[in-house]
Amino acid sequence: MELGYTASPTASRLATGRTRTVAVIVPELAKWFFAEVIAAAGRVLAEHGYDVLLVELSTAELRRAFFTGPGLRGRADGAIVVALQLGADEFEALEGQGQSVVLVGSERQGAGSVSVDDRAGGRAAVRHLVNLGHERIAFLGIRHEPRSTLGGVPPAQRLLGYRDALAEAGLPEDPRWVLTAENSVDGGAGAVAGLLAEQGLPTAIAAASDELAFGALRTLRGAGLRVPEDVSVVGYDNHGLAGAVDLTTMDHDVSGQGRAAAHALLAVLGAAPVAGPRVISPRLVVRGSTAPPVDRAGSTLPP
Amino acid sequence: MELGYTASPTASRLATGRTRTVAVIVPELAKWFFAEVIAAAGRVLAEHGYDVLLVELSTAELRRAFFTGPGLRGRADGAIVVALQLGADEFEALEGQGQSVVLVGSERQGAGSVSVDDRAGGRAAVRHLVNLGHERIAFLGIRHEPRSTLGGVPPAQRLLGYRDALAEAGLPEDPRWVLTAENSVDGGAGAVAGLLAEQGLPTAIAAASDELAFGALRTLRGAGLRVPEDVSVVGYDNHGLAGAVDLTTMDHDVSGQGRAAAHALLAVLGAAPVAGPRVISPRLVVRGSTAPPVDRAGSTLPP
DNA sequence: GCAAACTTCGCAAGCGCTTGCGAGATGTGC
DNA sequence: GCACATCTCGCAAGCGCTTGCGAAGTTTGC
Repeated sequence: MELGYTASPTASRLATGRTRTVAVIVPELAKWFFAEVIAAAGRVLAEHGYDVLLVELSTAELRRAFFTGPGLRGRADGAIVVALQLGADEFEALEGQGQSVVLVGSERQGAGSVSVDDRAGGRAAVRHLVNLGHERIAFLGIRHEPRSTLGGVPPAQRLLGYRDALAEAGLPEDPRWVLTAENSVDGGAGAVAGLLAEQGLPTAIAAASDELAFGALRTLRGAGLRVPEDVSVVGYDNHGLAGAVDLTTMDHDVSGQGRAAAHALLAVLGAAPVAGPRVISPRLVVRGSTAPPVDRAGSTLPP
Repeated sequence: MELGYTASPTASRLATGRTRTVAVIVPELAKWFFAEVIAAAGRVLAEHGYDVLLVELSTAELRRAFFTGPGLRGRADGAIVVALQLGADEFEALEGQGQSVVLVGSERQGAGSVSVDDRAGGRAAVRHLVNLGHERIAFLGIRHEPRSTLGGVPPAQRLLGYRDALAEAGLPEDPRWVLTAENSVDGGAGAVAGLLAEQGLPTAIAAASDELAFGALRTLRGAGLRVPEDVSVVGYDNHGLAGAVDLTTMDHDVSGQGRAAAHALLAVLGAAPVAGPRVISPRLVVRGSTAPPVDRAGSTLPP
């Protein structure tokens, strides 16, 4: 006999107090990075019989309401928090809602986490440019909008890496060549446009994200400049479309981050001890947007 | 007195039989289109107090298991099905699981739906090329992989639109210029590479998706061809990064589709009658990847 | 072969809500 | 002022599971 019987999840939840659901909390769903993390985490969770509940905290109001209100209470057993830099009160609120939490892109004592060594990543990206012989290298960083819910510290790490690489190479840092922009194509395009107009041209640009780099490429090409002949550009993320525009970039195994976070949370939910923070080392992916600098006369400078 | 009291959702679900949750079912989460639809629908649903449960049916096995097993029974009140072309059995299975369903990208008698007039869209894209004076226009369509869960009919509509536009302009259709590829950057790149190698060059390419178009651009530029001077390219989707590569494309209001689907489902859940299918008319977005053809001698042909 | 220990099984209580029903309270009409 | 209709409110039943407890059945040891 075949028994097509299935227990009612709701009744089971009531009786056990466990929902077999985990929430994935992101500041913004429709961005490549978040979609990728969610997809990767979701697959692992689904394999283990967990439902995934999507929570997008895209505005400050939503964020406040989420942490001060009932939030996840009774809806999920645990949460994967991606990219949000939680305040201590927020973190405690989440635990107060009965959630086990795992962080992606931030760390906190006593919580599982997976993050990236962005300082090393930034340094590797810039070192790649230095190794190619570049000496005038601009940095295009991420500026958080006031309304943003990211509250992001980590991109600052990439800037530190930039400085590390410069110092390492004995290159001076020119503050006018450290730009910031909203993390979007338009942000990157605008910042580089400003650079072209005012600061003269570096031979290379290190962007703190691929989206910024895409914008940089657009502006450079729109101005008739060739990449990499006139300007090299290196991004950060290894975005799904980085290959499409032949962008050299730093890969930080985004889906691996999602999978690792899911496994960490499953472990905690399975009453395993909290594993230490897991940190991922980014890896340089060389494509066609970087090359040795060419001086005005057209000759290649020595590395 | 402030009452921080909140009812237990689980108990409430058990008692009422309603979960205040809706599932969003997609074949693949980490693609721009799906992420965008989910985000837009999710916002509307969240505003109305619904939780969103993510279901990714990325393989044929998952798909079968989902529809033959318990699926959503007891987990959600309704489902938004994006892009999957459901068989009658699958649709009924979903209803048998107690779900109200709304379709995105397909239609079915008795169900709410939002879809796109892809034939008109395809025709508009190609007509744009025709109007610019192109006469040798290739079509780059989507081929579904055997393992795909899309089972997609709709992209075929875009091909019909291509034929419409050609016929309308009195242009012959050359079957060698109708290509298909997996819907990805690499797919598009590969197909166009084949085109360059074998069929000679059309003056324009109409792609059935922006991802395919991105691939086409990569191959063309990699081969030293200029876009739009040597070849015009028009995409389809108005992908978030289409602007970054200056791609002319068809916009079909992707987030609008998500919002409309959410509203339709909310209406049904609120016991409103099923609204008729909603169909969206795509809109041409002209950017820099299309221009009049230039003949070998460099002069512009008359339109 | 019988007492003690162990195993299996079924049953009832309870998880925290919703909801319908009846008791009590309030209001109306002649 | 009394009978009747109306309203409000509190209480208990029940949603469909899980789980612990006790009864029944089974095994072991001397």
